[in-house]
Amino acid sequence: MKLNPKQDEAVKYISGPCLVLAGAGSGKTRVITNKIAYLVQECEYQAKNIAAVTFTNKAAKEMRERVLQTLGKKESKGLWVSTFHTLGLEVIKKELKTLGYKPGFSLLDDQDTNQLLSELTEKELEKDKDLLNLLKMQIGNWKNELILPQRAIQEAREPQKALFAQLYARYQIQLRAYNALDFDDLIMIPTLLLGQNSTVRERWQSRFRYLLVDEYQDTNTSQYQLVKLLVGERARFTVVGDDDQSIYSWRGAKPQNLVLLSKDYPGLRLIKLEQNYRSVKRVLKAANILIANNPHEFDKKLFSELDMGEPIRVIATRDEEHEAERVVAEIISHKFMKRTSYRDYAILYRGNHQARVFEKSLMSNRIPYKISGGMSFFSRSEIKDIMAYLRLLVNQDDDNAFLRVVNTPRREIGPVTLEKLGSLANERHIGLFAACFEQELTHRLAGRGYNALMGFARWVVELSDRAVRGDTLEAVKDMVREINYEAYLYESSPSAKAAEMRMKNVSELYKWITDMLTGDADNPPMTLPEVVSKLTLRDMLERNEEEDDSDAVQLLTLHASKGLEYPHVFMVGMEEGFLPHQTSIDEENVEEERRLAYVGITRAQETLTLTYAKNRRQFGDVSTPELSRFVLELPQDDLHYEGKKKTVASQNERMEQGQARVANLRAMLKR
DNA sequence: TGAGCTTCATTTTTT
DNA sequence: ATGAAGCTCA
Repeated sequence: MKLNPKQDEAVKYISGPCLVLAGAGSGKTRVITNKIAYLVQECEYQAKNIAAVTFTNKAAKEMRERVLQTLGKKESKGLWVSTFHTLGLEVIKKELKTLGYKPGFSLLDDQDTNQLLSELTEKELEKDKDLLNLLKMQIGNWKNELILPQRAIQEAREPQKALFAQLYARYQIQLRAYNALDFDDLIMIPTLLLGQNSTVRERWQSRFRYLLVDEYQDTNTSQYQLVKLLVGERARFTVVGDDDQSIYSWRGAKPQNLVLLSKDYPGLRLIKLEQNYRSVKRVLKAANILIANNPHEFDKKLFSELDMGEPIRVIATRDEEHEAERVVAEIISHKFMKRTSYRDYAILYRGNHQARVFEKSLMSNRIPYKISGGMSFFSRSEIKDIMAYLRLLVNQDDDNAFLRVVNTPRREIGPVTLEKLGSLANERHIGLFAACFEQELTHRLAGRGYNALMGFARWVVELSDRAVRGDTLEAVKDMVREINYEAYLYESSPSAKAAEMRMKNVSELYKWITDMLTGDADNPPMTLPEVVSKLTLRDMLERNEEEDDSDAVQLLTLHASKGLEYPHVFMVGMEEGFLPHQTSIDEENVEEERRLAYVGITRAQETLTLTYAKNRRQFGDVSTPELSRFVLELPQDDLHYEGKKKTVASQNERMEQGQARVANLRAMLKR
């Protein structure tokens, strides 16, 4: 398919900074991939001097595949396509010396971070999960704003913030001691480094001579700065975004960065992609009218050359069970009449808990479905265990990993032994693992504990030596075998079946690890540290293609639906307090909720159905929610109401009628 | 260490 | 209502 004029302009404008405002379904990925191809084929850029950055691994993978399709393997060789975090990791890896980290540093995920923080606060916060989360969020915010502990301490006003700032300082020191980084560090540290060190900055600026960024409205301050520093004075870059699809401000995204960009780069070329290739005219009209209720920095109006499409249905149901049954019934009959597939249908909701009723209903009707979210593979305890072992092999300063692993499976190394080991490590300012080899330890520990601990420590040393020396695959293999993990799982799981499941996960992980260590035609073998960080970043890329050929109805949150499309979309729970979520109403942040609704609507290709329940059991008792204001904001002529219509509009009508009657009575009385 | 009890919340999530 | 997660007592 040929590019439309706007897309073509976006592809061919390469002489300066470029902002592409790409509406939903306007072919932004096409623009990015074609632009990369254009740079290589027509503009004498080498692929290795181009970087494309995304937020998720999924998006990076998709982009890489599409570039490969247009450019071919040879011409795209060396092209850098990754998430922000993987890019940051690359910078850190290459600048280790300057930064003063040791090779083989660990990456801590969210859970590890929590654990570390609760240790730092002497477990004071362990029970107070809210406070712990608040602390973690605050630290994350500081890092996203590129504020180091020192400045955080200076600027803290309220006592709580001052305390948090102190903890932030200690947290960063602890991370250093562990030779570890958290996810936010992967952005903050390279950004600060590039800002301070002009040699390093120039090195990276000449490595990446053209930069493309996807989903720009989701960038936070540190990511914005990172991009700015990477492109430097030359400012050869293209960023693609849509302020109307900014739905992540609650985790630090600054859609204002789109505006900031035109201030930072006065020569910025702004290109709007307004033709939508996804949705039917009516859906688009509804989306446009809805989002027009939000204030805008950039005016943008999507249009479509597809059919008008059917009216948007608004279905009232008795309660949430009826809602679920109704939606499922609609899917069944629609599929039967139109001969579609299950995968053509998506049910979108605001909160994960809403999925349950729909699952139940789908299940009892024996309809295959796929649900997004839930416990992720990598937060399962068996996976975390194995990952901790690997981390310890790679980085013996990682006390976090040490503690997780030292007595799992049981090695008779109890809290008393660890307590003593810990205090020795503290006195000497060394890690727990290093403390195992202190002479002093023999005096402090009883024979049994000491022997158990030494047995473990020596075992780790031996394995890690082998892994470093190049016998990595065998070392990992032996490790998994020697810890007898399977036996441990059967012992500690509530049922044999659960143990089996968990062992299956472990085998899966093990298979990935061996594949990555071995390499294949397209991928060179990786070192163990590389494997560990890749796995922590969930960046498995080409491997492990979970090709989804299953034909199933899709259940997902509105957030998770961004970037996806379905022929037939059901948005359920269209109620005040639910779609504009109550907390957002209270915090007067309805605009982001409206964008969320906008994202949902623009997922639909052909038909869109909105449902709501007139009674909803919530928190134990029954409430009678009102139809979402967003439905009332849609063009009413394009809606088709079904079920007993009890909208706010009709309530208003009734009220007006009532008032009129009262007025009449008054008038009569006067006479 | 574990079954059974109480308590508790109940938006969105990636890396 | 409901389910998860922590907690207690044996």
